[in-house]
Amino acid sequence: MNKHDLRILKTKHNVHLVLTNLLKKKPLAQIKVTELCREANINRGTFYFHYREIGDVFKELFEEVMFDLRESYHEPYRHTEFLEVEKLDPKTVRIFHHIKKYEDFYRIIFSKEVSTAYYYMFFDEIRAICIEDRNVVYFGEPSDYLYSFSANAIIGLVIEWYRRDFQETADEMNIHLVNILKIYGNRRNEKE
Amino acid sequence: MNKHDLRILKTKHNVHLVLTNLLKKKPLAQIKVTELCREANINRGTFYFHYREIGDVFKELFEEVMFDLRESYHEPYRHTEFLEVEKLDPKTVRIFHHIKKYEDFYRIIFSKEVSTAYYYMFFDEIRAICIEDRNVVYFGEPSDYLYSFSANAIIGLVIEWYRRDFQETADEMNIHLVNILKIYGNRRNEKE
DNA sequence: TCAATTATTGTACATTTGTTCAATAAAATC
DNA sequence: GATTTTATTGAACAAATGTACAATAATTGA
Repeated sequence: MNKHDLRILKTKHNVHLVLTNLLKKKPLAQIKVTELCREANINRGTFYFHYREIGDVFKELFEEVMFDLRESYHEPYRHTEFLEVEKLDPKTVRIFHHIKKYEDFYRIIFSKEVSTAYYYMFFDEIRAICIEDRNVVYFGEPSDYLYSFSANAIIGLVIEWYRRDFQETADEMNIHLVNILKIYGNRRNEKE
Repeated sequence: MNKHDLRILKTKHNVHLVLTNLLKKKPLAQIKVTELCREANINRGTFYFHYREIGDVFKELFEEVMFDLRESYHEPYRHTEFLEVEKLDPKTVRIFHHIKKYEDFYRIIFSKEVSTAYYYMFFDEIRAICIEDRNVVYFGEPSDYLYSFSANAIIGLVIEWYRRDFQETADEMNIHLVNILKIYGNRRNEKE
């Protein structure tokens, strides 16, 4: 019940460590509750007292990654000089650097075997960032649909990046984004 | 081994029917292999001869939905009159009607409990459609990143639609899309 | 420090999973 | 129609899941 109970903190911290280590050896879907408990020296009943499945533990780990993503938008940004396109909001481009930092996590959440729950955690975070940036990037009255459109568009880039095994640097990804936004701008211009 | 073996066809057809029925009663994640086999009157060994898990069966069902999506882009379209925006490629807008048609399936693949595998099946299909439409919609040299960006952007709309329980009609979704593409066009215009 | 609270343990149990294998039934092939 | 091929069955097994509960240990709060 009480989140600050030392026993709970100790157990969860322990479980987090063990899962992190197991993830270095095998994919998430192959990690058994029994196995995790044995390595963590806790009773299986204790596990089920806190979680429903292994995925719930990973969710807690990924929560910290999402915290870092949120955080990274509240500290001054150091990469703006690189981008040649002065019009693009520098905030947008921190995403790729963050992902590179937590590459191992994103390899998991974009893999085919895991639940979509983590995708949505990421989506909601990116979407929130899009909303914060609303004044800078968009014109006209923005809608919920626009935010979901924009957020998932950026994630589309990340999916492509993931499928290419994150070969490109974060800065190269920024350039891709800039170029694409250029194309989207031109498209309508030439049509009317 | 032989996909046309009558025994296999019969078994799979049977399994498909039973899963479809079970899905009316409970979510995918709660359906057990044992349960499915009991209802289908097949041996559990037979199941494991063809599939690894329940999800593999659902994948086969969803494959047919993806086939319909692909198909719908090869037959004449009947809804173009509605759209007031003459510039938008009519092909794009068939997506929402297709989704409405298979609403029950999309409720599953966008739910939090299922694997991302189905999302990727959908993504790849939408992406292929974007590539086919390349000449019409985009200018400049299109890249793989652009296609993933565009495809996932549209899926972003679908996610928002899903979260609103598919309340809007398909035609209303088309309008949302048109409006958003307008905004994206304007954005750059006003900046330079 | 002591009493109250509750997380953790150990155990037990029914169920499901995933795999193996020989026997059998069904379909393909000739 | 006879033979070959192979999908299906049934049975058995180890392992993992998920749940329940009383006993115990650790932590909290007074």
